[in-house]
Amino acid sequence: MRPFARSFFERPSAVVAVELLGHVLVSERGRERTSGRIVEVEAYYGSNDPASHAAKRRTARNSVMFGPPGRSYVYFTYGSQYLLNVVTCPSGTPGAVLIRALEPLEGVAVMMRRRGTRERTLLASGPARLTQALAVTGEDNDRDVLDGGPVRLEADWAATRSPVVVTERIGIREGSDLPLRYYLAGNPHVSKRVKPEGLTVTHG
DNA sequence: CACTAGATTTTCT
DNA sequence: GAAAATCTAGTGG
Repeated sequence: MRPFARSFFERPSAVVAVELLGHVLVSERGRERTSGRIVEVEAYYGSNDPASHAAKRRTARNSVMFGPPGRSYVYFTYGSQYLLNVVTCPSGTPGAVLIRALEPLEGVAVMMRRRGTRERTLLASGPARLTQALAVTGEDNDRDVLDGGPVRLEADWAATRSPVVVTERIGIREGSDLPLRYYLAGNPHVSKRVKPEGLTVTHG
């Protein structure tokens, strides 16, 4: 299977977000390997995106978003939760894609133990749930996710993809009118359905 | 099923 | 000092 090129991530966040759906996120912790198919994402930008951490100035926390694409941006929020992003856009231009939900593939038993539930659809159907299921923490911030590290993306170009649903982003105050959340239509592992399903688009 | 509140820490004002 | 790209447990219908 052809791996991801760095240039895949060097594009606008919304493009990378949509095209990332269907590919696989892998975590290796010692002998424990867990993985899941990406079924839900959100795109974030810079100064033109008030909901983004990079909306204002460059700080210690958000500086990863300004750096080279294809790296991880893991941050801590709400007192106890880590959220995982992949950096997008050319170096110098801030951007990231938040991984919001996975369909569990490998290491389901390990995920169940880490998450404390046996319900498959509760293992990784949310940005903080999936980091818990894959044991992703602040230690994984600012790491290459294309080059064989313990947390990495593996391309699956052959994955059959459902149509993509586009909605506004979740859990934000400003910029909530922007249609920058994408998920695979009808997938039970998506974090939250929307009442009238948003606009659906297809891509190849 | 819908809604509420608490957890708990980092960042920015 | 307040808010935050969230989740869980609890209450009540």
